Amino acid sequence: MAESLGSLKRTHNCAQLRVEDIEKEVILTGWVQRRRDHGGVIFIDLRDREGITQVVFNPEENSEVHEKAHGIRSEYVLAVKGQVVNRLEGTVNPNLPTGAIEILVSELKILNEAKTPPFMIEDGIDIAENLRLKYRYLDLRRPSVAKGFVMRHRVSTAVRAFLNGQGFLDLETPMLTKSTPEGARDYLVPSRVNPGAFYALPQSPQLFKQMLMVSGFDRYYQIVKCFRDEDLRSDRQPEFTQIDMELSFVDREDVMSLTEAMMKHIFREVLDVDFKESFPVMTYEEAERRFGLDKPDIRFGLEHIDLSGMMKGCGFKVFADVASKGGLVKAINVKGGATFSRKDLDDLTSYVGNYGAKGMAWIKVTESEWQSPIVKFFNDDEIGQIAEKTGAEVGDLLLFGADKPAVVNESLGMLRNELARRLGLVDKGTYSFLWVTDFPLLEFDGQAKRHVAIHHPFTAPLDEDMHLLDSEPGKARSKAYDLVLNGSEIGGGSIRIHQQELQQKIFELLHISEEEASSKFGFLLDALQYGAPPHGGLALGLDRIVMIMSGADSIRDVITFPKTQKASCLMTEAPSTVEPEQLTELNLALNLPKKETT
RNA sequence: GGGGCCGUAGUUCAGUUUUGGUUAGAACGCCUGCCUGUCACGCAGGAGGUCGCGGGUUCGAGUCCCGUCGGCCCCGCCA
Repeated sequence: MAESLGSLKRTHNCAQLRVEDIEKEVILTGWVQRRRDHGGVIFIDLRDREGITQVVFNPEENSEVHEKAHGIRSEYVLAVKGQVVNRLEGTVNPNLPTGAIEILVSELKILNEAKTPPFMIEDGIDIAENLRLKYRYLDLRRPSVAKGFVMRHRVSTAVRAFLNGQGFLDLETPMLTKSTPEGARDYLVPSRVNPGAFYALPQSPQLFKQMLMVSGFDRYYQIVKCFRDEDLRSDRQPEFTQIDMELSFVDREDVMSLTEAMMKHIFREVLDVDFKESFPVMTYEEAERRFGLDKPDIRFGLEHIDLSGMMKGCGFKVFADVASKGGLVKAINVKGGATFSRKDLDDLTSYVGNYGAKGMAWIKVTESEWQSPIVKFFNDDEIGQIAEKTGAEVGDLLLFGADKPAVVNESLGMLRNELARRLGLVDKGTYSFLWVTDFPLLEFDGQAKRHVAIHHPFTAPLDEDMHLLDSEPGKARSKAYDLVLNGSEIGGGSIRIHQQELQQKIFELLHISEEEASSKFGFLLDALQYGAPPHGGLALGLDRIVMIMSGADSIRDVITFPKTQKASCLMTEAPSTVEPEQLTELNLALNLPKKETT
């Protein structure tokens, strides 16, 4: 039977005691990691959040307590009182920080018993993820899992310390808010008091933080949950946490340098990593041209080489056609890649197929020849140009993409990352930040047949591109900036529009009617007329940052109770159906699709 | 919505293809007993299976076929 704690208040945690503490009377509490019962003496490894200490039950010292200890099993919860003693010579455990001492127990309380857990509570074992998630509270007891959450705490602590020191106010914004047309799908919450009306959970506190700038709070931050009802990925959960910031009277260099200082502070505090240099800054155009992606991993080379110019009118019709019709022909020179097998090349071809590439041409540069299915189409002059532009040398592998620019850039951009993984070009534990700036303001949505905002509709255009809004809005660039870490987008922001006329003009360009703008964003347009200061800000993905810093493969590893790919929680079994009365009260009726019967 | 991988003792897996066939194995864990210096304790013994679920083919299905549920990775979606 479980006992109450009584007077056994712990004096130390399970990672604390050392040789200096010998002869002290201490009380430890924790879980039973392992029991080694020798019939006579019994050893128990007692575990808490901090570590493990060996406790000993010796029948010659205390037979009553020793007898009681026979019933102890894995994961029982104990409080033990005893003396810190030196371990006998030759029995010191060098693998344990507390391995030089042990606790000779004089009093034992079994605070709780435990069923045999569905998996062993220890590191270095393989457990199916669905089992881990169902018993997440047990999974979180494993030291390597818990480690990520300790780091997460240290990151958010460092963020708060830094921003508090810079004069930021931590202000909360509503979780029950208004559904907005642009952006991701909203999570909706029905209003009981207002039949037929719904709140939306915030995709981010974007408009509220802008309102706070109009209010004159000047510098705001919040570590806040955001919600997006879109499909999940290993780095995407439906609810996630942003470090959300907004500042008044700033331009983008101010926001970027402050963010940079904060990231450096975090890495110094948490990982003891110092960044001496400023983070590199690259325009969107340069990122796409050199790496094919707007979030390039710049820890390795394999840069894209644009061959579109020389391919116009070349002997290989596929390339010539693409090049002359405004498409892109790009190559990557994989140094030493001539050793790739036919299967490697097939794998890579199907890999780029994921991103819309219809094929992938290749040339192996060997001692004797250019080995390739396409080399026969080129004349000597063309081969010479390819060699010169790509810097091809014996032993290299040239990979080609030719298609619409978007397809070539994305497929070769992702291919570049995949090649780096295969070739082992990146070490875990290296960190490389990059700012990407000068994004296009708008993007044409072929389906909706209108322009949509790349960042969001409140992003200011570059001053020098303002004149393009009337003539060629698609060419206007914005005051938006993204922060990239190791090829992952970890944050982004912009200088906002603080003038009502410009905001209205952007809504017009986005084909958001006056009525819609006024019904969805009326409060913003109003506020901009009451002395809105110039302002801008940024939001960072806390989960992604901690994931990268802790070396985790998935964002789930740094979220205490994450959801599966079908957005369900295996522990609570959310989401679930509700009682009909609850629906009635909300004036809701279900309209489920009928199951196909065949 | 689409593509791929996976589902067998509590857990991790083998067995499934190429050959459908008696009683589905291993390791760890668990239980019982023994054991006074272990730390992955040791020794002896034992229990434990809806082969994800449903249907079909067959004399016979873990194995073949169809459907379905669930987990993971990716595309679409999402900044």
